[in-house]
Amino acid sequence: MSAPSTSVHVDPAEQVAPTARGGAAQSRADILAAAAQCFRELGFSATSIDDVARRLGATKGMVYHHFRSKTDLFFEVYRSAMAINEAAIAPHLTSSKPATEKLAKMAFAHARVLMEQQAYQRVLLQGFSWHKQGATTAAQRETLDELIASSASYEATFRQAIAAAAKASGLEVSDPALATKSFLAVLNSTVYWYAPRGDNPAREQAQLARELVCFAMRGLGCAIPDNLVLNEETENE
Amino acid sequence: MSAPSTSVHVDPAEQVAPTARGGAAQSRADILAAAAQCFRELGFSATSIDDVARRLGATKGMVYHHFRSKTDLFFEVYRSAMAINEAAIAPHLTSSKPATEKLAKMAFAHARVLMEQQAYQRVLLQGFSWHKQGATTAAQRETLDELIASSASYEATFRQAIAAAAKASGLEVSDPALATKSFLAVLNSTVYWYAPRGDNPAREQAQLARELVCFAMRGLGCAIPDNLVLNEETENE
DNA sequence: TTGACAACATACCGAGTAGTATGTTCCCGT
DNA sequence: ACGGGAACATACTACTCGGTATGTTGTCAA
Repeated sequence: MSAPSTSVHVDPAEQVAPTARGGAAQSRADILAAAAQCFRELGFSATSIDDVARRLGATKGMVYHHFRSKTDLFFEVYRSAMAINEAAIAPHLTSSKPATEKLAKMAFAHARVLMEQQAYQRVLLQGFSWHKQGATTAAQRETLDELIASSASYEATFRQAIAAAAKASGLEVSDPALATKSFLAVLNSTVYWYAPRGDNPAREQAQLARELVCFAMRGLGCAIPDNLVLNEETENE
Repeated sequence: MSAPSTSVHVDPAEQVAPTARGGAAQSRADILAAAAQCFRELGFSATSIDDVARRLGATKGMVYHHFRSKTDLFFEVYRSAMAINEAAIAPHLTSSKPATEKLAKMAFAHARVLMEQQAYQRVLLQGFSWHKQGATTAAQRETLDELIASSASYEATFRQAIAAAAKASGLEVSDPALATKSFLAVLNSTVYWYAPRGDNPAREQAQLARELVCFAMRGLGCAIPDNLVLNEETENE
């Protein structure tokens, strides 16, 4: 909405029809996915544009045709990751359920999408680590600030939900910001060790997510009932 | 104990007396500290040996005089970080206090040392992220495996303490490994955001650590009494 | 048909960097 | 006092990688 990202494409809903030669016609989304994988496995500075291109069976020129610079590509991946997360918890924000249940469902959705889209999530961590250290140009610095702000806003959403749940449970948390960070730390922890194992990753992830949510909610002081349904999407009641 | 680290030094207790010219005579420990700082701020691949040397007011030759390679330096920092952590919780391992109190004190010590030695702790995360991706040579791969194993052992120590505490509290955790990871995730979360602010960092860190421990213990299901003393070193009773 | 343009691939440049080879200074044992 | 080695600094090499400039090909509108 704000920054004209890279190319001349105006309408992002446009499907980027595979018109080009050879039937290849990689879209921006493909590049983003490949870049996210590379960034996850190697980190930002260790990934070369050639790495990303190689993963797509293409060359450097193709990547630079879609993205100004490596940093720009990174930022765009970051933006995608944030969009994914926000979309995951969005349906629960308007829920009229009790505050505790609402928070639990948000947390569950967050934990699930983290496992599903692990590559993107790692980029968030790297971007955050990057923040203290200076980005090269002023424009990049500005963009990074904006991205960090969106992360902060995401966290604030959880902080409010946590405050509401705590109030509903009749307990006061001494430091809401700290509680939020601890809460999210539990949910985010899977990025460091989780890898799908069984033949039913979705079920496995849901199981894991549930346990993490239980831990995190207990940590806050508001335990959730064992029979609370977290799995399914919000049925608009 | 196993790998002959780098130079001919046999006795690590030897103080590396500043004998050399100019009165500079940087010791290995100084290099490790500088490297840890660089790795934290820039990440492994973005830090150059020149960066590390510059931070010490020295040159690249000096670093390579003490360490074979950049990777070796990284491994040594990792090893130091593990030693720091193990030393922090060691006094509590032999404690004869109740299991819950013992765990809480271990957790508190862990959380504190994490804030004190933040630079070293970040290296642990990077090393772990590195594990899936292949290290270059076979020897390096072996060393990395060994380091990861020591991390796993450290985690296992906590897992046992958690199991003991849970048993003492009469509750069974469904997945001890997962509980441990969540538990440590809370304590480790500070590396992402903590920076000393006030004029009394030690007090500030102790306060933060206490809250994190409370959160983590509640998450397990064993809350600790508010008046439990965590601050001081174990007085050998 | 044709030219303009999108969508790449290829070739290249310059900057930075891991690692090495070699020079230089000091100290210390003999 | 002297030779050897520890503890560096300096100079250099081989290589990678971000970015650009340019070539090539398919497509589509006029």
